[in-house]
Order: sequence, then C-alpha cells, then structure tokens
Amino acid sequence: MQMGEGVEWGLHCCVTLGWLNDEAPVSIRRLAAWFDLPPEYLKKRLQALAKAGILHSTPGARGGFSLARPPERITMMDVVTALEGPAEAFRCTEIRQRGAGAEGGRFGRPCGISAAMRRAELAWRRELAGRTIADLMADSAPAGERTRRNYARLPG
Amino acid sequence: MQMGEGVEWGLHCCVTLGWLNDEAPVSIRRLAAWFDLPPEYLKKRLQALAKAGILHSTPGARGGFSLARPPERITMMDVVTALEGPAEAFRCTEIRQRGAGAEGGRFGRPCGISAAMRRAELAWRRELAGRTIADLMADSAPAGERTRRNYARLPG
DNA sequence: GAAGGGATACTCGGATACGCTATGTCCGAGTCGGACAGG
DNA sequence: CCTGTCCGACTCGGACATAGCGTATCCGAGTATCCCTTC
Repeated sequence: MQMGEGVEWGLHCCVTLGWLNDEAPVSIRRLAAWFDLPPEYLKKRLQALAKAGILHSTPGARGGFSLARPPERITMMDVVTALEGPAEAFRCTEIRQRGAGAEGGRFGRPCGISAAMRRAELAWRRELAGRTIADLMADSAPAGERTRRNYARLPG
Repeated sequence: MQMGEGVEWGLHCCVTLGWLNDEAPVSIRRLAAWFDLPPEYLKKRLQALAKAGILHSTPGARGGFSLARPPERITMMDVVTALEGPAEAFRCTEIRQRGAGAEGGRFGRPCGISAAMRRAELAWRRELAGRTIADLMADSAPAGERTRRNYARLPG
C-alpha cells in the first residue's frame, strides 16, 4: 500500500508556493528545477491540484501556478485527496455474501471489518485535515527565508 | 492509494478460523469455496500470514490452516502488516535536498511534511492495533453461529 | 509616440509508452493420515 | 494383532503469466506577455 510520489511533490510545492507568494505565479520549469523533478509529470500533478481548486494556474507568458487560497485554508488532507483520489484505501467487496458461507444468511448490518477499517482511516484523515500548509510553512521558517533569497537569483 | 484485496480476505479468513476453531485445521479448498475466492492465490496470502506467525499451517492429509494464537492476541494491525508489508504508505524521498532549492541549506532536522504524515499513519495504526480478531468475532456473533452450523454440512 | 502584428513563453488536455506491483496460475517437493498387505 | 509399505490429500516454495496503475514523455491548441514594425 504505497502512496504516489506526487503527494510528496504536491505538498512541497504548495509550501514553496506559499513562501513565494510575492513572486507568484511560479512556472513549472522553475518548480521542477527547484526540486530536480521531471517537469512534464510534475505539471500533470499540479494540474490535478488546480482542478481541485487548490492551485490557481495563469496561462501565457510569465504564467505559472500559485496558491488559490491562503495557506491557512489548505489542509494536507485536501492535497492528498486531490492527488490520490477520494476513494478509501480499504475497499470492502462483501466477500461474506459470496460462496458457500453466504447461504441462509441475512446481512442487514454493515460488515464489521469494513467498519473497523473505516474508523482507522477516519483517524488518519482527521490528523491530515488538522494540519495546513501554513503550519508546514511555520515549521520550517528558516527554509522559507532561504527559499525566498535563493529564488530571487535563480536563472530562467 | 489502494490496499490489496488480500487484506479483506485475510481478515475474513482469520475471523472464520476463529469461529471454526473446533474443526481446525481448515483446508484452502474449503476456505476458498466458503468465500468464492481463487484457491491458489488465497493460499499464497494465507502462507504470508503463516510466515508472520499469525496462522499455523499443518501439512499432510486433513491439513490446512488454523490460528496460531488465541484471537484476542491477533490485532488487525498484525494482519495488515503481514499482508501489506511493514513499509509506511508515505515515503519521504527528501526532494527538498535536491535541485536548486537545496543550495546553501543545512537540513539537520527531519522534514516537517514527513513528520506530519508519520503522525497521521501512527493514528491509523493505533486504531488498527486496538482492535483484535476476537472483537470482530464478537461483533457478528450470529454470523459465527451460522458459520459453524453451515460448515458442518459442507461437502468436501 | 501609439497601434498593430508576430514571436515567445507558458498552461491545458489528450494520447502514448514504459515499468512495477498486485493478481492469478502452475508445478515439483515435502509431509501427514489412512488403507492395505504381510508376518 | 502388529508392523511395514504404498497411496492420496494437502501444504510449501518457487517460477511464471497477466492486468492494472503509477510514472514519464510528447504533441497540438489556447492564451498572455513582450518586442518589433509601421504609421
């Protein structure tokens, strides 16, 4: 059960875009060079964030991506959902209702296993929903300072 | 980020093996027919549970699988870890240390994003570790009764 | 100096290719239980 | 009645095939900015 790399990329890009708010928008080329990532594929992931309303994309020359909302109103859960999809990791296929074991049974109530997994995923989601991009920016404020400084003298 | 089907299979099989403790061991053929699952692949997943010490496999005629511990001492986390591996879903590849953004930075402290994701996964794991096969058995006691009854007159 | 036109630099959306992993199947080897034969 | 042998049932471990998805790249179209030309 592995999470896509895009999540790490998306979170770092959101934090960086938060720090570079004055320079917005930031082009894909620069973001990709910033983290040494494949530009085309990074573009695709950020487009997903734009479609979810997390990023705003401005076309044309000097275009690029910027945060669509203040960083306090973007949670980690938002980013994960936009990039990984809204589906839960555990999918109950109701195997108890198939095969010889299902005979003569009435399964009105939901599957206990499914319910337990859902509770666990809810706890996970709650943690992620309680932490915003602004929190992440504050966690490493010196890195943000350095980012602003280095970005100014970036070629391209 | 999808969990393998084997987790659902494994959990249902563990619960069923708990109910059928008196009839142990239960053969793959029967378990597969019980849930209408591909026998060969189910075998592979249960072998993984056996290797993890959750199930006990008895070879030879009238052999099969049975719980290696009392169901109160098998947590959902145990089953998930045995089937999905111990790796965390989010893997931090430290992209902040690569590319142009890393220049002139010292990254002594761990990545804040990684730490936040780890906290969330810990909450998830804690939920799963707090729930055992015995809990799941108790949740649907009537289904357990029906299982014991139907299993007795199962052909094969 | 102002207006128009073209070049440039980006994003957008879709199409395509590749590789890894989950899924599913198959086979030979080992092991246990029972049947059967011989003493 | 006891013992040894054979056979069938079942698991074990590995090898192999398939499908789906994450990863990665490319292309045509659209749009905004800049520069250059022209009046």
